[in-house]
Amino acid sequence: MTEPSTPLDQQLWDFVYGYDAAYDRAAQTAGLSAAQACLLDRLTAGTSSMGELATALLCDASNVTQLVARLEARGLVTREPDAADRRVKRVSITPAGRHEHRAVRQAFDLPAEMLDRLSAEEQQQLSRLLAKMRAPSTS
Amino acid sequence: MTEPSTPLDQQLWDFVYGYDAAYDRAAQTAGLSAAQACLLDRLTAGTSSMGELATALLCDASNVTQLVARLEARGLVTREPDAADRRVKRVSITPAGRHEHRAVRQAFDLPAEMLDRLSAEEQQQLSRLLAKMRAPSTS
DNA sequence: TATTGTTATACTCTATAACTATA
DNA sequence: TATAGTTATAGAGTATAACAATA
Repeated sequence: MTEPSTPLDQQLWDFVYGYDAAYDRAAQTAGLSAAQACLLDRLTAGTSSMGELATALLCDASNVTQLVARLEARGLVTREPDAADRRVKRVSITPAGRHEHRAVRQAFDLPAEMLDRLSAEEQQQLSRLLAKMRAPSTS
Repeated sequence: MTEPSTPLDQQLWDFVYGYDAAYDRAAQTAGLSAAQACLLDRLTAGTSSMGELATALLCDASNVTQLVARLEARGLVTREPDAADRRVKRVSITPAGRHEHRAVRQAFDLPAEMLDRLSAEEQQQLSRLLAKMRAPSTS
């Protein structure tokens, strides 16, 4: 595809741009960066090792060390050696961390606002289109 | 909306996450950060003042000064005082800058890949849904 | 010897506050 | 006095390379 830029391309760009900006603002209302909020979000499903976080966040392990260190200093996460393999650190979210995470969730109202503009049928349509775009070419 | 997270919410998140990551990678192939690539993209439509760039990029003017300084040092943009109002600086993209910008465009193949999985009719559907989500509530 | 995580370092992004030049 | 942009500074995100601890 060598075409410079179709209107639909631009629509996608604008959508992502707005979504990102809204998430940044939401995180800031809780005094968090977007990266910190993402990390907390990951931990709401359960504990992770540092390496698992690095994989999930698509970044280097040394970066996770710093992110976790800052969150730990604020009491939002804990970091404890794994009993089975003491090289591994288990990172968990604290009650205070869950509180901040909830604040971000509440402040991040853009997706809800957007989806409220669609009927139930349109939401199903959108879901189908997103799934199809996401599918591997050979599906 | 106090519901924790619907599947469609998650689909939107994943879509944006993948789009962002792909853009970062595309910019990196040209040795640029995402912010630098965005700035170059803005300039392809014509020159901008520093203030216009700050507005477009949703960031502080002092940030634009640094972004432009780095791009200028690499010969990708020029910065010249406006003839009419010498407080204003006009920033322009150079041929070398256009070359790097094209490289990013080519490397950023995710949108094209995704849209190729949709029929023309589905693309129209998607365009309509995006427009509707974007519209102000009173439209 | 291989793996997990940390430390040291460096660069970029970003904002705030103080400043310069121009209007 | 008000505006456009810069400079100084500081904190955060990010990666690479070297390292320590554990397996």
